[in-house]
Amino acid sequence: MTTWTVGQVADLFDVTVRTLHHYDEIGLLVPSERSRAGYRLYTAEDLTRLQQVVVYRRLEMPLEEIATLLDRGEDAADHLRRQRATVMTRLDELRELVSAIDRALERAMNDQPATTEDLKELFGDGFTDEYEQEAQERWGETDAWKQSRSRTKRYTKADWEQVKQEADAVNAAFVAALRSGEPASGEAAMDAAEQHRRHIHDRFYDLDHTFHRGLADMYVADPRFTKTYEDIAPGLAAYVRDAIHANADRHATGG
Amino acid sequence: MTTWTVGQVADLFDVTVRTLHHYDEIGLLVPSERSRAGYRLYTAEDLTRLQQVVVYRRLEMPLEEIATLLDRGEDAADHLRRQRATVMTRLDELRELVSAIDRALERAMNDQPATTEDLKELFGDGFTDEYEQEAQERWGETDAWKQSRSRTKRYTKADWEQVKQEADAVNAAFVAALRSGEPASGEAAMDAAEQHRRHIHDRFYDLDHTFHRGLADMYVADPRFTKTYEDIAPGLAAYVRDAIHANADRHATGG
DNA sequence: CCTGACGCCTCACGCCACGTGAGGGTCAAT
DNA sequence: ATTGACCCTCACGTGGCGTGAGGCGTCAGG
Repeated sequence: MTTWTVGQVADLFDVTVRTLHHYDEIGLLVPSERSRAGYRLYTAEDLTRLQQVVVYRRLEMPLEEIATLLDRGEDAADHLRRQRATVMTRLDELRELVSAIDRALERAMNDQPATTEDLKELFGDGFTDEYEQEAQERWGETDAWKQSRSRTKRYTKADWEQVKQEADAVNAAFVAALRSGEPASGEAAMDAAEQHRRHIHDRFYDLDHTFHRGLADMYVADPRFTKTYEDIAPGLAAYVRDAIHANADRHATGG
Repeated sequence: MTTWTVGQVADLFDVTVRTLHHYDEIGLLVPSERSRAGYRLYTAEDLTRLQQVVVYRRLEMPLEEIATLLDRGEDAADHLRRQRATVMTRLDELRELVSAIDRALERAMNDQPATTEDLKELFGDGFTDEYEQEAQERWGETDAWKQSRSRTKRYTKADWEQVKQEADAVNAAFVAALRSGEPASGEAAMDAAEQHRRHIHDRFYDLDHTFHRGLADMYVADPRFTKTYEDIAPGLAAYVRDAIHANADRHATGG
């Protein structure tokens, strides 16, 4: 009994006979032998290959990709290491999902109008809430901050989503300008800067070009804000700052 | 202003427009509004529903099932709790997969003739797991079976070799007794039977003399088990059964 | 030797959850 | 008025099998 039939293999590996037929059809796992009657006969080698296939499949890898991987002349240990790494990333993702669900649950319990907490989810962990406290300390006394608070307090989840949309669009404009190779003093960059100013002006607090310069400088001075932009594209923080200054210059001299 | 178009929703939730179309088609998520031009317009309520759908989908739940769940008048918290539970189970499965891969890796490292030994580890030794599925059906509910499973799951290649050696020794003792012409009720045969019981007791599941009798009867009642012993020596199956009964008698009456 | 029962075979169509155009309208900005 | 980014509705394609239909192989029981 050094070979196995489809049914036996199916039972052993908890797959269906049809699945084995399919793997045979597409050449992913062709049994090394056939009986006179045409029965598929799987050898021990076939089974170890199937073992790899099954694990890769559980990681939702397409069959074709599995085939190329398995036919690449690596040994079992190589595959196992790769599989392990993949499972670990999947684990991380699921853990992240759990904590996201937990946050959502917490929110649902308090049943608050769900402004700040929803933000976290939408904007990713960072920006608004994470630095809200420090922002409070820094600018709590300023009119701009008070104005921003009083406005955003009324924002619904829906509004925030709109805000994020706009913010993303602004960032996209900056990135496009940067990628095009155009200098920060170019038209597109300055336009993006103006979009940026208007976005903040409309959504948070009155923002003129002078104060905008201050913001711009902070984007490179404060490593956390810098990171926000650098994560989008390397060099973006400085580019944004320069674009904002150029835009402010344009509005000061030209108009 | 508090509604979103397909593209916006798609970006926010990281799904494709086609997916939203599909959800609309099958009635899973029908946008509450349409513009004059026929554009789908999603409200905040629609988005919260989509949020649930997206999470359920990441748990690989069929859309139809998601639909019935969402239309069952439960609130968001109920869904979140269910989702959390599902993710936790998934996490457990993946953790189990990791340790399985680790064991396979360990095995692959200290293994030269990988194939045959791999199978042993995968399917257990010889007859036991060759008929694993039927064993599962027969005894899947019994404590003994569960215990055996949970113990053997952790066995390494080295452990299995040890187990096999012990089993061989037991069989050899039976064969020696049989060949010597001694009856199954003789000392040597009964000792072999006791060895047999202890082997199973230590390696697989708690086994007393009463249950041991049941096993013995099965060895002759079930042709496949019979065959395992008959292949070693003709008449061995019946001999083993009688020896086990004699041994059980000895322990019951004699102390 | 015949008869089921069961497992194996090969088509071949079905299903889910979309992907991917085709062909054409909408809308804000230049 | 034109452009270009979106939007619409068909409608067929795809991956990974599920699910019969129709038929052969094998083996235990009568």
